[in-house]
Amino acid sequence: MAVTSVRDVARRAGVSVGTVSNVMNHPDKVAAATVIRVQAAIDELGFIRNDAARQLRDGRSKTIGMVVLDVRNPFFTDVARGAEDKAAAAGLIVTLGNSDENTERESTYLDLFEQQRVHGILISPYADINDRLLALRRRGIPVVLVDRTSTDASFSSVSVDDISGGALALEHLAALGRRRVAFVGGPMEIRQVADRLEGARRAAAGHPGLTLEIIDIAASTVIEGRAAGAAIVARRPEDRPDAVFAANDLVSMGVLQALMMQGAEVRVPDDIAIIGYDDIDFASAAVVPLSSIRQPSALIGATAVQILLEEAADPSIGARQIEFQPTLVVRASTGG
Amino acid sequence: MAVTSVRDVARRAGVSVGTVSNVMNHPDKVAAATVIRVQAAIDELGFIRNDAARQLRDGRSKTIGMVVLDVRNPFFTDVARGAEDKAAAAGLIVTLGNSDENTERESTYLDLFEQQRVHGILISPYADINDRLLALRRRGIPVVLVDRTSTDASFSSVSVDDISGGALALEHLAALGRRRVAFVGGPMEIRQVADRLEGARRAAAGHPGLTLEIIDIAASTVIEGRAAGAAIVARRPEDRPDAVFAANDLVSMGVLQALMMQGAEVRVPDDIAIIGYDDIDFASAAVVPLSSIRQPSALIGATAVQILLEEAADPSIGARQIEFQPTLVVRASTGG
DNA sequence: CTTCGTCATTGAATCGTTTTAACAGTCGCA
DNA sequence: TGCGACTGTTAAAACGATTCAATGACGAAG
Repeated sequence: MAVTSVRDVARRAGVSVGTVSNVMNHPDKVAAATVIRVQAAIDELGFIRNDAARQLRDGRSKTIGMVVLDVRNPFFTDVARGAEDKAAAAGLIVTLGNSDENTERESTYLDLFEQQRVHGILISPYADINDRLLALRRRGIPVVLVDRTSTDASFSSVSVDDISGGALALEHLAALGRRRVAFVGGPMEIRQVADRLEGARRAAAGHPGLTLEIIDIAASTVIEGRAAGAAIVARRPEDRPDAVFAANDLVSMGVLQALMMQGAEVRVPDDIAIIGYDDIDFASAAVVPLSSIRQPSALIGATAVQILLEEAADPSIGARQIEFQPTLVVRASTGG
Repeated sequence: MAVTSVRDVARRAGVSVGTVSNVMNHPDKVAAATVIRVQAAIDELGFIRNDAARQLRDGRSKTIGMVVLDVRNPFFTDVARGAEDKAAAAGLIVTLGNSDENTERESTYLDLFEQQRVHGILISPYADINDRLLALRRRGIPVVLVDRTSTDASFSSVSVDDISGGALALEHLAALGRRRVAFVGGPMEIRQVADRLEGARRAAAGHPGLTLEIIDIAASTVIEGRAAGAAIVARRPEDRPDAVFAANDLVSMGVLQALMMQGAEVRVPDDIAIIGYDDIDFASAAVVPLSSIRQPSALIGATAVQILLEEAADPSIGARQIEFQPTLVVRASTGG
């Protein structure tokens, strides 16, 4: 009743358990008539394979563990979706863990995945956990960094050139004639944020007379973005920047909302142009459609899984760094 | 090296495997000195329990499977978050599957969860899968419906009274003096959508002279909402509704965006008032903060897990229907 | 000095599946 | 007729943790 095992199926079909197993896994090795008989028994009994037993047998699970910084950010769900699809094609599933930029949660998920003997791990690390990840790999679990490069190239990674992306954004604003740019984002410990700023900095150096102000916020979220936007509005008009480069689209949406709430006093893009990062779906759907730096999110996820599978198949393969180039998407918020 | 089992730990610590297991699961049954010795061996070897083996032994996994209609909708991630927290307190984890309102995906996730012998299943069903769910329960897997009631009360459920919510929204609009209300939402096969409309209908019947127009859309998303909003703007002013009741906040955001894009021609709420449903975070952060019908999302998730655990502990407990009442949240989009 | 009880520990059985070596037929061919 | 090659099937041995009945050691009580 509650439990139906291969043994029950075997008895019903009048064969051995080995044959039942073969019917499910290597039907070519079994006589056609037997396949039919066993299949019938399976259906009649409503037999469902016990995944735990299968995993135990072959040592690893059919799951890929993925840890992201923020599930609320559509960019990460898009990456996850790309990974899911690619994994599904290989008969694997992806379980998603959300570190929420919290060291402890991050570590808990790694523990969990390790106990589950996952096929591999995709992670966008928050804390400095190189040692931990090395230990994982030593135990045979391949690790691929997502949206982040390995400092010492010891892990494979799939990322986007954030420095170049930051430069792209700033060059665009400069080309529009903007001279007082504010970068809104944080915390700076997050590599992506730091790199985007760094790219903007370098590009700014090439434009004499252009100033780059930094508005550091606690998290790159809509709420924090709104607060930063409100602070900008509160300034005297002549003290306001004429352009905002936000660390991601959640922030740019927040900033936009804050500026719009003031009615017509601050116009976007006339008074202040805004450009974000990630090009999430909501960005194009905003009241003033937002310019952004696009990252090929689904492709990032799919590529990461691809590399993971290759490393899982042949652990001797060396680490590879794949870096995509971001592209500029111009919309109304920068006068597109 | 790669594989460290209890056997290795036992040898290292000079005890039997049974004792190692006891140290981990019933430390009170083991002498203090032994605990320390075994613990040391565990640390030295970097031993990690094999979850598959544990599961195999006790028949069920420590996972709760959850299937939602749309992970993109913050309402569902909020519910999931509530479920996760409650589950974590009981030492369980929640894995999230996204049916995307697709019968096949829904079914695939149920297969998967069944193979994993999950502790239980939380589901917001899309297709009519009562039989399938009954089969699951017959095999000992408790099922709790989320945000949906069981037609024949055969399953426990945690939901919100959508009919009453729909009425709440319409009464609010009527009280504001609106007489030409448009309901934007779909598809009608989704129970939540149908119920919200039904509630609005019943309430409308109590207001002679009030008309309720139905704008049926293919999915309750931002994109569809924008299209519907654009269609409204395209009408002659005298043909436009003076209020929109959207099936959820994604739709209301889309409608709002479409109306705002027309510049000052259509004013919200002066010309058209808008009210949504779910009260997701983005709703209050919209350019014109959106009125909404609030559902206690995290509480829904937590309660569902609670019931699930009770049923898992004692399968003879009968099905219970928990229904929360929604509340009206008035903001600027209805002149709050 | 024996007996009983308590406490700590052990060894073996168990969960359900997959794999592998071995076995029994059957066929073709010399 | 006999031999090798092939098919289809089986039984048993894994995988790793947990549990449970059994065992041993050691005092306390009679």
